Amino acid sequence: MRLTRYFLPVTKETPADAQIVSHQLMLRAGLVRQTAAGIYAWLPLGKRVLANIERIVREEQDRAGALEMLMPTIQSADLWRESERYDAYGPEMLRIADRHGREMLYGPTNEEMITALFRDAVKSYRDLPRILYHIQWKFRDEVRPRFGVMRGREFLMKDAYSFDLDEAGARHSYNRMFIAYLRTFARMGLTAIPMQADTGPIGGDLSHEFIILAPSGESEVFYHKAWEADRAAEAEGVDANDAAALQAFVAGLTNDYAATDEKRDDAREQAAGADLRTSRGIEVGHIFYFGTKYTKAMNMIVQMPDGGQVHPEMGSYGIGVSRLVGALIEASHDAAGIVWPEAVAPFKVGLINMRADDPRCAAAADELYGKLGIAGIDTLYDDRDERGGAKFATMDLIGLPWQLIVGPKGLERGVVELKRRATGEREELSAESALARLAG
RNA sequence: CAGGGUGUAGCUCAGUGGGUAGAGUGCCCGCCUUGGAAGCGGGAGGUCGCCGGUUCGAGUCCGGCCACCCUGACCA
Repeated sequence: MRLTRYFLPVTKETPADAQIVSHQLMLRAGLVRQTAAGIYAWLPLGKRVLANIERIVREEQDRAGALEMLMPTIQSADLWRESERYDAYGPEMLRIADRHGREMLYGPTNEEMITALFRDAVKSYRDLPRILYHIQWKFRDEVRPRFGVMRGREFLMKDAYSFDLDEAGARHSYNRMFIAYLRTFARMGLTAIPMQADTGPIGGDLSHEFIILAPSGESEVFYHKAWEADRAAEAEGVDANDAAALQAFVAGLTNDYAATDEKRDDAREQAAGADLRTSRGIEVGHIFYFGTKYTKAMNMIVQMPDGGQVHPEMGSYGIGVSRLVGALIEASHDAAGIVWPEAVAPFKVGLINMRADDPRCAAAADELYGKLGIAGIDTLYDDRDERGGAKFATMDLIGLPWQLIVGPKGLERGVVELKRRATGEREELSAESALARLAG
């Protein structure tokens, strides 16, 4: 993409409304614009990041055997009356009326809808287990939106719902998602730690919040140093279809202490001893098992082989997709701007033509741009007639992993410069070598 | 929701005792420059959040409303 044809409104100054660094950088780097309190428009660069996160989430959900679907944003109040949550939910639910005066709402979550859909279509044990998911916009009318997209009112979320015949099956589904979450966040370059969370009225150990470590995180977290390793890699040898093996693996992992501020455990912290670590964290995912809460309330029954009938056991599994954009920036930025992990970066390479008015320089940059395109490398080409300093500053701000710099000085010697955004390392090499490096 | 704060140019902000509005930056044109956003000259751009009141006259004073932000409670 040529920058002269792109829509990238960057600003040098920090917008007054933004307090935390991710929010400031998202506005400055032209990722989003706020349109109302807690509601954001995603500009082209931000949309690309969102799409990359979605893609990783989708691939890992599919790999875990979950089935993608898409449920609406607008739901009817009657559906929520079935579970008796319509009155229970409170003012966080955005309630609206259609032209006929029918009561509708902008969905804050989809348990009722998925339960109704699955209930109406499934009557036999043969159709279970299943895990269904979708990636959809939600709305929760937060009293006080803040932190940019990290705590907006409208947000993009992946939510999955599992249906099983019994609790053992539900635990297996839970464990599948547990592993999928480790993989998902690891692929984004994040250290995400599952921490025991409140399970509500059901109790047990089947609820975890996935917290990513970020110095500017919203809450304080405590964990065993074992969590600093790549646990998703440890899961590679585990057969997710083998319920016992999977359970043993998850049990082994969760044996390593990890807790949020509210759930600290003195005894376990003392046991961890010198291996105890503390950090700040941001919640990016939450998985939990809630049994038959909805299947009973909404009367979902399946026939069992022995003629009996059961209410399926459910779990639900959320990932805050739009929140992750902010969380990733909190976890990865420096004084100059964003530092995108390569897997989610909006473009892999920022190509800089140092001298737009120098025909040789422009021709060399144009040629490189063409070759990058043929090689299938996502490139943002700064072909503006600006000074080098302005181009460097823009590239550093938007945080593309690589900067490829074409300037008259280097061309004299037949080299271009490749700079790694994360470390600032620079290297001079031939255009061909640079291409080969970036293609790898 | 309670408490507090702020609304003036795209952005960051000034605006004295009431007299119809400014800076920096950004943007446009020209020149000059060219390896880290900072050269020179010229120019465009504002119903001073909205409604009402006081006044000869309101960005400024008074009343009401709206929006946004901060702290807390709450939360993917």
